[in-house]
Amino acid sequence: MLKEERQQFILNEVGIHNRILLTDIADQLNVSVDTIRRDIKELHAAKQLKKVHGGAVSLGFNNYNPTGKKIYSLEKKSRIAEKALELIKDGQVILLSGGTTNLELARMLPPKLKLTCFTPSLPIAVQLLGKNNIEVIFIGGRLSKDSQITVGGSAINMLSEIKVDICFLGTNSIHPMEGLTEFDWEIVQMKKAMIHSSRKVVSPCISEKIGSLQRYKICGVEEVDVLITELEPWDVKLDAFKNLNIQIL
Amino acid sequence: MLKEERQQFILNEVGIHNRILLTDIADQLNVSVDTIRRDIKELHAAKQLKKVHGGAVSLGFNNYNPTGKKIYSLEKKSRIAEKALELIKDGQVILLSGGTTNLELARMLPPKLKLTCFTPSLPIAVQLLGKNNIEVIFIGGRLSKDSQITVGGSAINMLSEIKVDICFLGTNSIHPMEGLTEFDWEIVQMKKAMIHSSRKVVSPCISEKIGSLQRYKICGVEEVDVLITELEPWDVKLDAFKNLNIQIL
DNA sequence: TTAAATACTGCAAGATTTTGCCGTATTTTG
DNA sequence: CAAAATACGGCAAAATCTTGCAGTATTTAA
Repeated sequence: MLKEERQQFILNEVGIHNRILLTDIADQLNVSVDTIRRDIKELHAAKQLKKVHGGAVSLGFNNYNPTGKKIYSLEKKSRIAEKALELIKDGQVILLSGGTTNLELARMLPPKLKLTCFTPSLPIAVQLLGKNNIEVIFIGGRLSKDSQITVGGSAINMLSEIKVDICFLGTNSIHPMEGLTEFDWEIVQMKKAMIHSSRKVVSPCISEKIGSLQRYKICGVEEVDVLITELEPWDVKLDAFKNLNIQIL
Repeated sequence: MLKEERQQFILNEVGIHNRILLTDIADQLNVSVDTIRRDIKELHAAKQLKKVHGGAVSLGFNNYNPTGKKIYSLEKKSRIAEKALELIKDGQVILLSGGTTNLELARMLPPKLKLTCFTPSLPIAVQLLGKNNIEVIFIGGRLSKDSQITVGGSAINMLSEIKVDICFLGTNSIHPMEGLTEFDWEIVQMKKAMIHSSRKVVSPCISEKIGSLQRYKICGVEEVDVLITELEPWDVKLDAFKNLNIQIL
């Protein structure tokens, strides 16, 4: 592997994750840590990233979600986000709902990808603001303190005026019979509106949430075009969905 | 976890909550309190926060900005924001434009003050989200990368539908004859709309910007009801404004 | 084409940093 | 004032960094 390639890879990883561990990279590329260390040293000198003890971080941008809430099941969500990335093509217009899985997706969007991205989520907007090739359009409205997305008539109104290629709908509960359900009524309204504004609905959902039920119904399973989970395709939990949609690992 | 990440996390927490407890952070990050103590010590030495018994607090002025841009003249802006606070009464509906002075104002809003607050600024929205008694309504639209506020037709449209008690209009240039001017055309449009949506227009403005001129005109001085600056009332720079408005130290 | 020069990579030894823990001061609180 | 919480300094283990060196690959030049 050429040095150039390696360094490109490193920059890419930093772009996606905002931080890397020396050992991780060395492991992934099957070279010694010394080599990576030297690469990082060079990239640091070239001001492409910031070298820190144990690895490197991206320049000038914050590594954390702005509101500092803890994210659970980050590994799984990261895997799901990775899969979700494959659905996005250059130049598309997408809609990201709230939720930490989508935040992870936002973080992982490659720096070179050109997109127009609608979102009602404050943390996601902050994250996307750091990506120069992404045009961010924020859905205005009243900010809900705990979900950190905008809700209410104004937001729904704004949603009614758009039509996007793909909507990534962070999902709290999905059930083979009952469809998507949600705890918060205002968010239900938002998600309904998002579905109406999208040609394709993708539902990233960690396994814990599959099969669960909550108070209010958003829509039936038939409205969802793609379900993304971290489970293997043959997992029993997915059987009930097999006659309906596309599923991905 | 990298030291860098940890420290970023700490700064984030301080930026949002204005204060942190040593034990809280240690708990959240699963490291010993000693480690956090050392981090805080370093950050204190780097003047990123103020170390206190049991934790840390943010410095007198705000340096939380998600994109890591530098803020100049913080002292002055802090003083101006303090003055601006006096104009706000419990239960009012206010509109905060972008800019670091307004960000500072947002940070200084007392936690018990009940307000409804409109803003097109992403950093301000993040800051306000941490205050439980403030209802935040975000003006949606396309996010401008460098100013970090929403702009464009959609945002202006949303502004046209509201009427607030006070608008705090972050000001780039104010001139006794030419009025308020701005460099960016899109922001001009936004500010015009904000003025129309407000019963009272307040212009917080550091002395460097008084008397300066930029490319596009927003409005005449007569549209501004209050000018807030850090200068003493008898300063020569203010003479030209004396027959027009209220001025505060 | 061949030989020399140069660049790249992995390894190892010693230096440095990071981190948790412990005992002892210091501060806070009732 | 006394108990509890917090701060501080030193210590040791683990991780990471630095540096020099040697073997291999790549480029340059004759």
